[in-house]
Amino acid sequence: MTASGRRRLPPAERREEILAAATELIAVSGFNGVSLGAFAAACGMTKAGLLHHFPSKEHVLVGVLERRDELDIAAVMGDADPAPDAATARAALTRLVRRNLGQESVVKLYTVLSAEALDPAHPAHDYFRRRLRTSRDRLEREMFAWHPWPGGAAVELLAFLDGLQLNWLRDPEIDFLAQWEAFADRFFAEG
Amino acid sequence: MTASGRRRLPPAERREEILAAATELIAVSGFNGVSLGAFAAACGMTKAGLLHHFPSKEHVLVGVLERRDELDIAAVMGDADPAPDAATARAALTRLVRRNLGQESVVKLYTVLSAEALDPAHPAHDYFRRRLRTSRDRLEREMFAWHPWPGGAAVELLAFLDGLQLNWLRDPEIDFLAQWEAFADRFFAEG
DNA sequence: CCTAACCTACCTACCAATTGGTAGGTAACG
DNA sequence: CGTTACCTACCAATTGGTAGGTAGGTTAGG
Repeated sequence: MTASGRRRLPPAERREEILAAATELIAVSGFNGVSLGAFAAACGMTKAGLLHHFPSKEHVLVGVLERRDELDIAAVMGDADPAPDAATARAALTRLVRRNLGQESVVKLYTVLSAEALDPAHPAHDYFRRRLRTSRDRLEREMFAWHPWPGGAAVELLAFLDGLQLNWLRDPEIDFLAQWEAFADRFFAEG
Repeated sequence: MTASGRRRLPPAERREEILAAATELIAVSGFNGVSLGAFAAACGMTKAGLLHHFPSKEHVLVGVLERRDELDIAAVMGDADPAPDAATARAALTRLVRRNLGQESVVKLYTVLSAEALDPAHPAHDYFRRRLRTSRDRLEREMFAWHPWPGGAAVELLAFLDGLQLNWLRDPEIDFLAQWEAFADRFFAEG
């Protein structure tokens, strides 16, 4: 019987499997709350086997973040033209909200991890500082030029979305889309 | 020389000192991110000394949460009458916001910990589920009766405040009060 | 007052479990 | 048959927690 239970995969495939598993686990328990062994076990392998693909636990985290960097707000704005008016901005952001609704585990990952990474000693601290600042800047310049106070609008929008995501994770019965529309009705009202 | 460096305190005083230190530390690094030894060191004592006052690390967490339970939203609403109209509600919530601004470390504690506690395995998970649900219910009943959709309003308000706090911790340059007023101008607009 | 008894806040020393990570061997595939 | 994906076995460091002794403060007996 050659059934040694040992699964050998091409590196790219294995890396992807590991990153997917790590994403789920970190999304639930945070980076500090989960161990290297747990990442490995979720892929049916050992710590040592996993460390053959990623030299350290921290490298797994980096991999997870890089892998989903395109799920950025910037990704939704993409190469689209700057939004010249409220209606266009609302449409673009509603697309973002809808898209996020279909990516629960990644949204959860970012929510949990960005809170944990408030600690300056956290390995993802700098990553989130950079990333969130540039998101805000792009939002301000390219999405809220029509707004009387673009900087404030960008902060308010990100705050509301972050907070709603957090509360939605606490209580999945919250109707995310309905809450968004109610907020947007006032936020994008001109005049 | 009697300078043994050993400080002996009455239990109530020591407990308070420990809880204050633990509050700061958890607020920075989360509960998983900090060790019993760190709590103790912050009070100039040893793990074992600390465990004389709290039987386990988890009991310290419970102590921290109980100690600040009155910083609840409910505390601000307090025994005040239900808010019958938008203006009254806005005034009450503005008081809450101002009060929180002066309690940074405790606000930070709740923000960091409530995110970490999304994990069902976290020792504070149930605490936060209970607490946030009752906050929302009270808000809905006693603060937003005037609103066309009280339940949605409660969710939206808590989401915005949570998110703004999170973003304010990431970037202290955010003008919390100004952001609040901008949000409130629309949120409490009647008609 | 003074000292001896005693309570208890606190410490040193230790423990088992878990952590992230290494060294070197084994087995699957081209 | 060689490359390399993966494993077994180990390591030092850190974790939460325990056992038992030490020292500071209080109080009773003289």
